Amino acid sequence: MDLLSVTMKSAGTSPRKTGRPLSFDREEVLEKAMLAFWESGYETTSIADLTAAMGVTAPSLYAAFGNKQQLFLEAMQRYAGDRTALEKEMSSAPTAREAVAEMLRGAAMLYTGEETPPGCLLASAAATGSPEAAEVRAAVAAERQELRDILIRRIKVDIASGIMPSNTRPATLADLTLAVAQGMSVLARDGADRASLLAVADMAIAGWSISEG
Amino acid sequence: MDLLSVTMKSAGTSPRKTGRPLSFDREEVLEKAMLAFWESGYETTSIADLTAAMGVTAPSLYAAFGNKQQLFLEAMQRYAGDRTALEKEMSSAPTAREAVAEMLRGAAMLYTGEETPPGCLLASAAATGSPEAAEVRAAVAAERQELRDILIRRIKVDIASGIMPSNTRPATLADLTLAVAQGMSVLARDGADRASLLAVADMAIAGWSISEG
DNA sequence: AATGTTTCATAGTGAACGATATGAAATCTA
DNA sequence: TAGATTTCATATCGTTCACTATGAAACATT
Repeated sequence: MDLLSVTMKSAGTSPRKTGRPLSFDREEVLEKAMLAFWESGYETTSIADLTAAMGVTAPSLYAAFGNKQQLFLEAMQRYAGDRTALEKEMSSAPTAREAVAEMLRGAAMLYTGEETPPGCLLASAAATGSPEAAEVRAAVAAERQELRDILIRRIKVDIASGIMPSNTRPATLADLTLAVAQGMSVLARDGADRASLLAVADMAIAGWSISEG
Repeated sequence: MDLLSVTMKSAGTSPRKTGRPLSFDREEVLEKAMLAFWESGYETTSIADLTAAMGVTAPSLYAAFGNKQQLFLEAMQRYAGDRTALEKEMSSAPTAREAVAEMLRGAAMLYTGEETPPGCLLASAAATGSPEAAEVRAAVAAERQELRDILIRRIKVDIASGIMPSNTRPATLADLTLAVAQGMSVLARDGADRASLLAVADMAIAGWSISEG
């Protein structure tokens, strides 16, 4: 039970050679934990809720994921996905406007999925909370900042290439995009359907018309 | 301690004639409770947190406000303010666009007040939570819906008077406005300053240009 | 089959949760 | 001043919280 073995275990790359085998698929139960946090939030989802949703006892949960905070951080990373992949996707879009349009439409789809809770985990799971959970909120905020940085970089490319006017403010445009996305999560939580959210996304993008030729 | 006396007490309109007087100002401690919920959320603010913030013991809190849920609902109404006043204010604006502009700029100011927590209580205090707090989330959602309805009515006025084009979709425009406002709360929580939020509000309004002559 | 290693399910830890019972203290009425 | 009424501060109530000690069970190795 030293630090090294724990590190190796959490890395998930060392298949054990001896001992009783795991009775559950780690990725599978992590997915269920993610859905539970997505539905009910970080602090407001109890260990009892998690064990029930994951189909795993508390000792198994702690052995596999450390503690509640680490489990959430892993679940969030699973939700957020690969950021480099997103950046490449946005780079391949013909314009920043098209990239943002795809992002907002994708958000509308994600927030109204029939197999997942409504809204965005990054927007709702740690919107607020006690001082004890400040680290978790900071981690969620860092994810949002990464998305903001990606947006800013993509917009700057279009400004440099002359597609967007030189007086465009990349940070403000990225902030507005992020605000619309996170706000759409609130609408979804309030029961907005997919068509409504897609309409909001399209209307938000329509506002960009003035920024281009 | 029958239902009638409780009702009269919570109404706050019947000055008691006998008994030991209250040692605190009810509106004053309610304000402090509102700030605590605003800062840390509904479920994630404990009774101990509230009594510390309000400077009132737990028995006094329960005697004055009933229970935690009722205290929050009162605090939320204090936050949300008078809706009819808001509607009159929006009606007096020359156009729906100006009314929305004022609303978003006001949100930018409110979410970055130096004497209040960052962001919007309606957006962050009950973004998610346990099934036990479903009633509270529904009450917060109802407040948002009222705001949405007011926006829709104001937009319809401008469509009827020909200020806005007849193919404008009031619900979508109201949804987008609400999304921007609630999303701005996330930005504020992440540390965005007042100038940044005002810039976002102005840019969101700039998108309306295409909807008018 | 014997041993070593890891996970299993059971049952529990102390602490914090929302909410109260209790009796003294402070006011008004008479 | 005596009695009625209400709020006060203290000390809890039972429950749920995140987390874990313990020993049996299930594998690989020898």
